Amino acid sequence: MNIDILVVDDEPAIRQMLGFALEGAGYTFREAGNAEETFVEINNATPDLILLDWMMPGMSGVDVARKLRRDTETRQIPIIMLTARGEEDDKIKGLDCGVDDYVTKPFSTRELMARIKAVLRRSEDPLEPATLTVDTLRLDTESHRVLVGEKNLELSPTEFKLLQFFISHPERVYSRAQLLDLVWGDNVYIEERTVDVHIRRLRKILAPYDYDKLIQTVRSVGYRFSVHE
Amino acid sequence: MNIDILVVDDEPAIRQMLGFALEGAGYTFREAGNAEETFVEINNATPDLILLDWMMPGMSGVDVARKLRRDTETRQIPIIMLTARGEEDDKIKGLDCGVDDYVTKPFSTRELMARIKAVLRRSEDPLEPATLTVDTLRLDTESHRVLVGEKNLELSPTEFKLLQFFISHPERVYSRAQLLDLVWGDNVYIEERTVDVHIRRLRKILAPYDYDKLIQTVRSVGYRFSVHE
DNA sequence: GAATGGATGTCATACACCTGTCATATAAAT
DNA sequence: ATTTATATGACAGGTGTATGACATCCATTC
Repeated sequence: MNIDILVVDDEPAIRQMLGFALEGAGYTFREAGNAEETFVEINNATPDLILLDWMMPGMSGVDVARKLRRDTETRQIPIIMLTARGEEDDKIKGLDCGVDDYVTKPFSTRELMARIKAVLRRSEDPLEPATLTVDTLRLDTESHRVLVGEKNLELSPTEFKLLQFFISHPERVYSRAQLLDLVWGDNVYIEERTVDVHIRRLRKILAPYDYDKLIQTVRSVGYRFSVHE
Repeated sequence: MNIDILVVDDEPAIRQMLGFALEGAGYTFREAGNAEETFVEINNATPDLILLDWMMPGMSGVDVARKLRRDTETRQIPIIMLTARGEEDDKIKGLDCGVDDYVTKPFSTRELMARIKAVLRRSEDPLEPATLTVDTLRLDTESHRVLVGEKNLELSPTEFKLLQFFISHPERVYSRAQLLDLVWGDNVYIEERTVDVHIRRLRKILAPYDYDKLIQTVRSVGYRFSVHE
């Protein structure tokens, strides 16, 4: 969940400023001072987003963007182009190199962060909406509801995620550690016993409809969501 | 099924760039460099959509748009206005002159294509009913009014748009970010928390009629407009 | 041109609800 | 009976929302 942003600008001062702002916003960042370094960095690891300066000595930002867009490997990396005022008049208007957004210097950190957020949001693939069903138990991701017949169940966020995971991965045992990884996400430092508690809470909610037995304990292994027995 | 787009801009380079992008996207395009040519082209054949530059020598884009909107023949042609950044004030006027959308230069072709698609879809769709209703709550898009029974509710512009969006997209959760995109529009960068405040204001207005509960909070996800409980 | 009023974005604070953890009870293996 | 693993209730801090207040920006009016 660590979002990695590559800053490409020939001026170290600007890179530093951007780096500071980005880290403040919780992103990790890498930097490149010219086209070559850029490709090296990208080859190193594909960043989640590139901030690309328009004017650079040698290969300009536009050229870099064009090249990135040509290669299948890098085509889908979101790019935000940084331009200076005055450059926007004639040249930029006519030239488009397929970048996702432009930000004009000088810009406020807030605006830049907002645009980064927006671009990242657009690039992530939308979850396919679905209604998952077991008997009369329905979990609808679109309306984010859980229903038994017409009756609405009140689940907390974690309970919802847990049930969603179970219902879409039935008939298979998961250890507490696996559940923590898959439902809570990697990089969580949580007691395994905590899983028990959430299982308990989920069962309690399902109990009035006898669906608590869908969640089965597999002693010394973990839990399983199963329609049988 | 050949969609015909008329590009109006005084700079040939820009027309060429746009033409290239449009043809790449499967549209056919024609061009006009000034107001006169525009009317000639339109008279020739009614285009499916017009891309109109804001700044042009002589008769400006706004004037062209106004004129097109006045004539019954051309009133329904969708128009997307191309503006330069910094013309913020003018943007609003542009919208007032009946333009369907505007795009700020410099823009990415991706964005432009997305907007063209959106505008075309809107204009083709069987017009959404002018009056949207939930129980005794009525929102009339034409008179721009919201009524409960015979009682008129006073909504600010944003509140109206928000309610309109909700009432036409019920039973589905939207994150704050999505609401910002869909109600406020892309390219608007404001705090997500601001959504809470507008939700609050809208609820406050609906509360006397108990309709505030139509707008439901989905913790850690967003909001949902729902008729159910 | 100053003044008034509405609309809107942002904050600070109050609040409600989650959540992770622990202690203890209970059940299952050995 | 003893050991081991899970179930359960309680609780304190943390997180996400609701809400009121405020500053700004515009448009309108005097």
